[in-house]
Amino acid sequence: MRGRSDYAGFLGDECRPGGMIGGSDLGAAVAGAGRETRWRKNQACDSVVARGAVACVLSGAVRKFALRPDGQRQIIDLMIIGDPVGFAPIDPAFFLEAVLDDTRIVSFPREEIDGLVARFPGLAAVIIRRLEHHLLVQSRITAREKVGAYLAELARRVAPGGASKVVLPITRYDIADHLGIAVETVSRAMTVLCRRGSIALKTPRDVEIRDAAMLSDAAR
Amino acid sequence: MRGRSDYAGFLGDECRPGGMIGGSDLGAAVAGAGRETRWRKNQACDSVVARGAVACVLSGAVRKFALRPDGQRQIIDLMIIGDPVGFAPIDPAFFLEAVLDDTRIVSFPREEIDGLVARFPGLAAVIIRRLEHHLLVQSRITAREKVGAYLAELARRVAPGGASKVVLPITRYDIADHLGIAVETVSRAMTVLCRRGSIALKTPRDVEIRDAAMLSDAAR
DNA sequence: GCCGGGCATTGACGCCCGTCAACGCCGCCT
DNA sequence: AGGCGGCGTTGACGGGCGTCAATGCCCGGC
Repeated sequence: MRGRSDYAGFLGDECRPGGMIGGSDLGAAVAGAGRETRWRKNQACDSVVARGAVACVLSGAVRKFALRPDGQRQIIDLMIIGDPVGFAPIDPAFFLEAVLDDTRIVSFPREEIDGLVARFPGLAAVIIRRLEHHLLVQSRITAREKVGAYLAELARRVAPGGASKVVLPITRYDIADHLGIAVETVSRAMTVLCRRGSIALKTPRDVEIRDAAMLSDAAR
Repeated sequence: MRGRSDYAGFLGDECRPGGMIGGSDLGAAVAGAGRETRWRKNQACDSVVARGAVACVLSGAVRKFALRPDGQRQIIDLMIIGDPVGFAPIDPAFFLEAVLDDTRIVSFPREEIDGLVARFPGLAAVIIRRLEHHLLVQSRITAREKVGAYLAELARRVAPGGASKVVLPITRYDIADHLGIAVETVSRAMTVLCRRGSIALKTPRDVEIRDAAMLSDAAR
């Protein structure tokens, strides 16, 4: 595809040269300050952000998703340690579920938001940047690029230093719904990335990043 | 495509039962309060939100976009009257351009943000909801659905009462880059929507909504 | 007037990916 | 042990859409 604009611009680093998209620093900062709850796998946890409360994932993972009229599930955001949850009043059409067992979430009532924003001025900006980045990944690129970008982002998240080992916290199905592609396509994409040497799979969940640059540019 | 979850849920009204996504009320409220600038077609106006300033579109239209490594342009957001611009510190990899002549933007310096948020508490939430909605439209649906959803949303914006006439403020190319599809696909989609009676085209820019329900469910 | 460029539409073609199907692996349960 | 359900992978097939190409319309400029 080509839009009318054939700019010669370049966006390095997954089109996201900005700061961190979420991060464990936020989690460490707010842990213990609010009310902590624990959830089991696939358990609905919408209540944690009911009435506009703020929350933050301490462990495990949380998916925010919508349901399409045809029953398809679209994952709007997949949040892991340190990621903010539902700063904006959650749209009633969105749902929250814990992805893993022992998912811990620390939440704050609506009244403390002002204080929170004061203490963490970039909170809304972080959420917005996450969404903008996801939008960029979602649109206009092939399935292989989406998977590559997701793995690269995940690796950057869990090991900012550049460690090459990543344990996927979620299933292929969650990745598929997150990226808006079919499960089989996710599987095939990872197979291709393996064959090219961008990544290596010890088990389906243990990913080793062998060539981050090639991974980020999985277009061809 | 089908994820593993075959929920029987239903999301009416374009999967967005929540409140307005931007709106002219915001523009009316803040007009005259800040510094107003005017821009010509395709003129870069990044400076208006430099260093994290807040801004709001008063007339015309503004596109926020990123450039992919291959030179492709991805429009992150298309803002018209009343839409907030760059509440989050704009990522340096994003660009702002006026889409039309006589695009007017009212902007506020960084120092006034706290006061603004106090006066308009939902500002960040509006931006986040816009992005979430766009994400929903972007992912997992066919090109025809994207175009249908975009037209329906636009109609709702410019004439909440349900008026059927919409004058597209932007070209097919902008729509294509916004929805992440090819220009030709946009054109074909609108042709099909015409043939089905969902819309009618007096000129390429003058769209008449003939069947909003059918338009919102352009899947098949 | 004529020309050039932006915009819009339509056709032909090929590929990516969604769908359907089958199979293997692993953990859990009775 | 045997069965079952969730997860992951691979193959075959078809359709949607990106790409290339050609055409027509409208507008602004010399």
